[in-house]
Amino acid sequence: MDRIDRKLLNLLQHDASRTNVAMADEVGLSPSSCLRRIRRLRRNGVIQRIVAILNPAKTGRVLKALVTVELKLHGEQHMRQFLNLAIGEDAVAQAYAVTGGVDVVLMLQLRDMEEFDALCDRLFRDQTNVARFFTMMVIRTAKNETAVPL
Amino acid sequence: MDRIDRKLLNLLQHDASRTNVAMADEVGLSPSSCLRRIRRLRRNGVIQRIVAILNPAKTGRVLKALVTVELKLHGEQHMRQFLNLAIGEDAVAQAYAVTGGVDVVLMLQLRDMEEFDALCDRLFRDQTNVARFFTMMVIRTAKNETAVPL
DNA sequence: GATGAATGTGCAACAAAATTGCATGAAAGT
DNA sequence: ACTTTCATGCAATTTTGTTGCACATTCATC
Repeated sequence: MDRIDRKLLNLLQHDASRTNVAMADEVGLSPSSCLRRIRRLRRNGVIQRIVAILNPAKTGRVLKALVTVELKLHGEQHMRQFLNLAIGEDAVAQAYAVTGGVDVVLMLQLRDMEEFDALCDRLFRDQTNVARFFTMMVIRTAKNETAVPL
Repeated sequence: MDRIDRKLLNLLQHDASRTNVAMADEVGLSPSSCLRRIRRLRRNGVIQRIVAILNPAKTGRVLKALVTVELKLHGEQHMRQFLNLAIGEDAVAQAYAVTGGVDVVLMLQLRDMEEFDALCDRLFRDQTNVARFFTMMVIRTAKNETAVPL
């Protein structure tokens, strides 16, 4: 992982649609060397995958919400059970087990409040293991970065 | 945005590294038609960009933390000022202005606790506009999905 | 310092993919 | 029924990805 690798990773993190020859040009390498480096970074698992980032608003997911969840029973199996329930939901974009006053934090991407209502029903209903949940609707997304600083 | 477009978007959301001919094959289209559809989805802004997703652990960012922040002054300019301060930090991966008991939620990706300490100094110090902040360290990431359900 | 293994590099040739122009065919509106 | 619009497939062309090979560089061992 030298300077050139980092440069390649930074380029790929922000725009992986450019061609190999263009990238080789930018880092001052021949296309073949450049390609071999990228393949190695992929084999090593540094590059997990190449994906398209869609505009959520253009696909109807206009609402975001952060929800903190406090469980009734805190055993490992109960935690896992709730997380499995949560990650099975399409609207749950991120799910974390955390330290602090709560047990779980969820990031939701919703079409409308009706979907939120239905989701609360499925995840936070009386029969589930949820003692309390607290919702923070996202007013503004100031930053949402997929790139990792190197 | 018909069935084929959605199929293409789903393929691209999970693996944008496959070739155009492979994708054309999967959706049952000729390569040229497939390419034109993808270009249109990009022009329309449905596809925002193509990026490489790196493994944060392999780049030394092993700690994640969620921080809720309560401001002292709640005016729009104060909010914007704090958000601008936050998004300037490399360790801040996500930053949201939210409703609920707090004003801002940050998602941090940290190398170690020392970096967290230094970051708190810069963002939550006495001279800043922060009344209170509450940290939840991430124990487990159960889900972290870049794809939007269609 | 010399030697040898290991690794990375550029070049050239080849294979494969992206891209474009064009003609055909379907759908929509007049 | 007619025109317009739009998407599609085909074929030709350009561009890119890929591989084998010889050479240079680094590093460790003698």
